[in-house]
Amino acid sequence: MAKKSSKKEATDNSAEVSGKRIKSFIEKIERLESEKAAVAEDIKDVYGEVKATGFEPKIIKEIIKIRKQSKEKRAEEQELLDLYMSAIGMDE
Amino acid sequence: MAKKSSKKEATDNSAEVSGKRIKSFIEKIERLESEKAAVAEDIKDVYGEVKATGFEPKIIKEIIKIRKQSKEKRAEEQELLDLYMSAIGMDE
Amino acid sequence: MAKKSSKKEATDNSAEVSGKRIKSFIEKIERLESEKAAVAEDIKDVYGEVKATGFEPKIIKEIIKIRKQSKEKRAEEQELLDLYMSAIGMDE
Amino acid sequence: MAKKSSKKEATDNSAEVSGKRIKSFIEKIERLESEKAAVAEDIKDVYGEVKATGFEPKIIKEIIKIRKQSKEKRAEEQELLDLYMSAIGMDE
DNA sequence: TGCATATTACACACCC
DNA sequence: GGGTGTGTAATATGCA
Repeated sequence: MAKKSSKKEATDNSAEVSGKRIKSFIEKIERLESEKAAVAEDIKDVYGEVKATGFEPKIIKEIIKIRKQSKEKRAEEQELLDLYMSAIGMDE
Repeated sequence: MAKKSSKKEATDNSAEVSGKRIKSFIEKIERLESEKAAVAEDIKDVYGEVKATGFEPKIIKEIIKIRKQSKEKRAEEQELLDLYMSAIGMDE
Repeated sequence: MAKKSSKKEATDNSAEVSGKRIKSFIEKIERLESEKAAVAEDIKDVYGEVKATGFEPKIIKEIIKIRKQSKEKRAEEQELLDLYMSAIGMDE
Repeated sequence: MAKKSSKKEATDNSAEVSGKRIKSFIEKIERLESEKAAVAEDIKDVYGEVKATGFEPKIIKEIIKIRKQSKEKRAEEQELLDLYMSAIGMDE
């Protein structure tokens, strides 16, 4: 079969294009997910070092949690302030 | 059929008993879940009032969030302290 | 300072009143939210009992889900029925 | 007080060293966690693109899940195969 | 192996 | 009414 009908060809092409885009998205996400997994692995390793050095990972984890909360709390307070400002028309 | 074999009867009974317990658990949970839904509804209603009174629900929500965070942060700090105390053997 | 300007006083009052209403709303919502949390806790406890009794919480959960769907389905069908009835003037 | 007792000094130093190490661990972990969060963000963005292109993120997600499972399955099978091979002395 | 926690998926509510 | 964001439920993982 040397030549497909133009209609058929068009369909094939768009399907093929869609397929390629999907494939590309999937591969991109998979790449990112393996990056993420690698970083998670690194974190685990550091906790391993922590333990090996004689510190309690639990405590380190707790400290990190609190530090994170502090940051989040500050961010929330800023957001509240922004809301107030915008509520009284002072946001621009 | 006036009499079942004792073995069969025993099986029936235990199945029946299990069934009743399961049913009882299910009904209890369903009751609690409708309570929960009712409370959630009440909360929504209050936000409705808030809006009707001319306040911004968003801001109220944000304030509540911050207050909650403060409480949680304090709890976390206490936990960290407990961890420290236990780490140096002063937890009893 | 024996006397405030009436304008100033009015402003203070309305701000104060607003503040009180907001505070009241916030406390009401917080009360409801802790009720909700308490009920959620109760539900968790029941699932704990379920497990302790030797049943699988996952299955109980599934059953409850299905029952809920059935109930919703029946309610929808009833609603549809009511609509039909009213459409042919048989709703009173 | 011109001079600390040597014992006290030693304690100070080790505490200081410990403190530095802990701080270093904490900062390292925090750095890694923000990297992780950044990658997670990137993934979310790609799903945003997927949606914007007209594909269903849910389906893409499903495909990725299946591919992951397949990969894991293949890895397991390979591992099993290696085990067999080694059991019959064909692993070198 | 059971529990606690962290992550992920889902559903509902709000806004445009 | 559709898209977005938030909050909640389910799941997976790591630890004791």
